[in-house]
Amino acid sequence: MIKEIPLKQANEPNVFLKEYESKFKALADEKRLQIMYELTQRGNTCVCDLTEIVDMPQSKLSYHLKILLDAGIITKETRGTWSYYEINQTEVSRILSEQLCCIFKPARNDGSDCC
Amino acid sequence: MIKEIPLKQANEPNVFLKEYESKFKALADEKRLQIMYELTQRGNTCVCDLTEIVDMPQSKLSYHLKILLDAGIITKETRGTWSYYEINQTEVSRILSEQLCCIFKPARNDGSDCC
DNA sequence: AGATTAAATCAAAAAAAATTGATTAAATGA
DNA sequence: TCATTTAATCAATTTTTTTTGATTTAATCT
Repeated sequence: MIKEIPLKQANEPNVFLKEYESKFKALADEKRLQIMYELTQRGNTCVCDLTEIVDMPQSKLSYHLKILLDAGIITKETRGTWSYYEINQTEVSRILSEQLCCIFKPARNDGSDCC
Repeated sequence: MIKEIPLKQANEPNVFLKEYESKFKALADEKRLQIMYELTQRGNTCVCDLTEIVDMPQSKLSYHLKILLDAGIITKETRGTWSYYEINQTEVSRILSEQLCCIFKPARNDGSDCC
């Protein structure tokens, strides 16, 4: 029963952990990853187009978009009756490795490819 | 209804997505992140010690360890009646950003700090 | 104003994941 | 051999998440 690190200290990072839990929860769904992929490929996209692209009923898509939005992984902009969603490149980069850039990060504008 | 990218092509990366879904699912739990944190800090650790460290009933810990193991995020080594678990640094680096290294990646042996 | 469209919200049902306590399997030691 | 220890597994329950279809809200258009 060797414990070099005191229990108290070890329990401290729980604040961080709770925050990351919600980020990873948002990422932990194939449909949401697909939405992220499409937003990455297409850039700023209207919900009305996205329902067809990901082939999902409107209320279901809305539910998943909200989860990604609340986690800060995507951003939303409303124009009139339309809502446009975009990937939050900054947040994605904060969480994910370089190796995942081809799938979930927009292509670089300098023409270089990262994987 | 603008769709520059054909639907067929857009649906192709679903194979990748399903794989990442299970990785992120494994990460999407505060208790599992805590287990990962402790394994990162302590290195190779026996389950018998871990139950005290993370303050969890044995069967519960075993359940969460299995999820992390199946996702390839940790590795297991059995010696006699004991099981020792260790963080899989390679896999963690494959998924997570450099910024998350302090929490979920072992400290570098060259003494440099990454965040 | 009245009709139409886009998208969020709601409540109920279904599905998936986590917890619990007990049991099992395998290795160790007296 | 028999008792003990470690850790995985199991089945039942609880909790959480997702899905579904209907409703609501708000903006636009005639």
